[in-house]
Amino acid sequence: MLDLEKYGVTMWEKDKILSFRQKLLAWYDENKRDLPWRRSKNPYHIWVSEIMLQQTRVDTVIPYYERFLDWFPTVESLANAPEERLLKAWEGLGYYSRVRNMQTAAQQIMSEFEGKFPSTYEGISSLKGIGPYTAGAISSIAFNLPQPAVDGNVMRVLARLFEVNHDIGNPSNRKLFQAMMEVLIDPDRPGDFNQALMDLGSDIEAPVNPRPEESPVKEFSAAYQHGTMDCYPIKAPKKKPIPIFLKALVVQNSQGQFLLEKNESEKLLAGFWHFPLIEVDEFSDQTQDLDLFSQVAEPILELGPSPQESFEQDYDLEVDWQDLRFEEVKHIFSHRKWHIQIIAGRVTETQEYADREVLWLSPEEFINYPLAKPQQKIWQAYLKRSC
DNA sequence: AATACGTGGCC
DNA sequence: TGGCCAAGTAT
Repeated sequence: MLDLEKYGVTMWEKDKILSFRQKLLAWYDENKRDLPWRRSKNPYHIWVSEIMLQQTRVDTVIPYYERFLDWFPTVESLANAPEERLLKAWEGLGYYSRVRNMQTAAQQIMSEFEGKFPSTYEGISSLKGIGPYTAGAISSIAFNLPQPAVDGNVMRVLARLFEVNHDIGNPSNRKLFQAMMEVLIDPDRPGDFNQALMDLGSDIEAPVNPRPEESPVKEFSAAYQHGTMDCYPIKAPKKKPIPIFLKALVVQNSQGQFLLEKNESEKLLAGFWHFPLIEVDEFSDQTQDLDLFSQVAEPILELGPSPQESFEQDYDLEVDWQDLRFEEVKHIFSHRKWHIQIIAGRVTETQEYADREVLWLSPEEFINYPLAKPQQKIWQAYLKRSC
């Protein structure tokens, strides 16, 4: 067992712990939110909700949750779902490896657990995409096992209760909060205890504009008692997303279909369809002019092939590039900020062969394919200029 | 241990 | 607007 004192945390006496549990659960019984997944004890439902809720707001999740269970009502249906359908179910939610990992886990359940959701912490933890938080949440909520579920809410609430002087953003400090929860958790109602702390942390003890005087456990809170609520939790600022500059090629053929390409990378937006993208060092009005009028301009410097030229080579196409300017599309990921310039054109000649997975799609067909946000923004910006 | 991985809402 | 934040996990 981790020594809390070494982290400067003094745990409460047994009586205070019992009294805290009572106070918190009484508050939860009166104030818990009525959420779709709280009406079910089906571990599959709990699992879906917990994965969706990772780094994602409740209001965002609710419609996705309902539709997901409609499309994939059982573990088996999820295990057998085609990739396009899987990504379409998650389109717009973000962190798409979540749903890929879920399918892998569903296949694990079919092959290693005879199609029945594992009912032990060990078994649950063995599933792809389930880390310590989610394993604790499913164990406690669906199986009534006394396992802590330490998420950002719980760490924030605990940091204020005990004036924890450790960065909650540092993953290595999670074990401290885990150890505290192992002592605090109510073994009779572990699922409710975990959820009560999360509910408290997401509203009354929110990271911004908290209302600490409304907390049912303010008498237990060292930070509240000492007037140091503003100091907790400790959290280092995040790094700024790195700017990336891209040209998006929006190219249509004589039948009004547009060229889309599948992202075969296993990293950012894996498996999604997108307009062909070419990364450039940066934008400048000068390079933009050279791009648009490369036929007539006489560049002073020897530049490499233009994005248009590279594109025509890579995709075996000949394109009549249009002299149109579009609004720059911006999209911020957690770690990158994309700046996208749109270049439009019409193909004059196409080859059968292309060394990529590409598709010519009419706009009406777009909805049948998973398209992430940046591509939707590109399409909107393209339409705006074309109208 | 530090970084990659989405998106939308709020101020 | 830019920065912060949200029921984390994999590598």
